[in-house]
Amino acid sequence: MAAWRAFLATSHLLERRIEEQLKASAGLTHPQYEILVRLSAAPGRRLRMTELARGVVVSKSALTYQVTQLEKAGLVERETCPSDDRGVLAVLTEAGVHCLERVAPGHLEVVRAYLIDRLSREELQAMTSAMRRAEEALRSSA
Amino acid sequence: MAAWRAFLATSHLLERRIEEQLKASAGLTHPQYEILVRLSAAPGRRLRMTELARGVVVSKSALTYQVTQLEKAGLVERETCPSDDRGVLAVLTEAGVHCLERVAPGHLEVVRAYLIDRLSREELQAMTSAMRRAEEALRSSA
DNA sequence: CAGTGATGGTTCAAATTCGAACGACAGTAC
DNA sequence: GTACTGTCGTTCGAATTTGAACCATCACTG
Repeated sequence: MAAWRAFLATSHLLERRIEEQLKASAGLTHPQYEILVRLSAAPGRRLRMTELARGVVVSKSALTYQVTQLEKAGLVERETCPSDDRGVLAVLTEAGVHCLERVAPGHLEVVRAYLIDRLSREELQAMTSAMRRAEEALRSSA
Repeated sequence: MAAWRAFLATSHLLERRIEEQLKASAGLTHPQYEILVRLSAAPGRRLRMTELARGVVVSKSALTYQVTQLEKAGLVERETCPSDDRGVLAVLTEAGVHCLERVAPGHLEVVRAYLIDRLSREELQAMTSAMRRAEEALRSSA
């Protein structure tokens, strides 16, 4: 259980660091940043709201809220889904792309400095496969 | 960076599961549960507010709030610190001890089912040392 | 012992989270 | 076509978190 305590503490501490860094460098929250990342990696730089929420791991209502914030900031736009009138597509704007390009390096720097670069090759490998399996388990069992 | 994405997703998904399980089984939030755990492990089952906040990794104001909630629920009490009149000690009550004894098994079950039990001995070992090192790095470079 | 700077905890306003309830539309059965 | 069931995204209210401002107290210094 020492593993669990360390895991928990690390994830919370890192979360705080990241939040602080993003806020300072771009006025973004971590969830907002994750939204931009997911969109930029998606085909057409757009995703359905529900899918986006699943990816970022937030509730649908939290996503609605954050997308609205990003829309106000001009980094994201909403489109109605052509194949489903209920659906809404979140689309990354040009400004969103540039914002991400500007902010990503600093963010990755933090993640590397406190986590990735401190692990040996074996530890990194073990953690990757372990986390993948846990994520899979958590996602599949509703 | 795949490691980081999996880590992030896992920690958020697990957090949700835990929150859900604790809420259902005892009406506790995860931070509240962590407070009880820390107190029960402390000498005299009592801790200074600031130390407790550091351990649980929440802001001082969040801790003040949560301790007040737990006090209303009768699981924790406040005492003024004998050696420092500014200080406040959070003390676990008898009811708090029993509550924890009642809830802990179900909580640990979730953590094991989705994380611990899915790792090989080597992975668990690697993760433990890795997380310890990361935690140490994050705490020391305040 | 007064003066000074740091520390401990609380209070406050603002932002964000969640789940439940809701209305709109899809897909299917009849 | 009409009903039925399910999914999509939003809205709503309640709870929680955070950092900044604040007061009380401590530990030193002179």
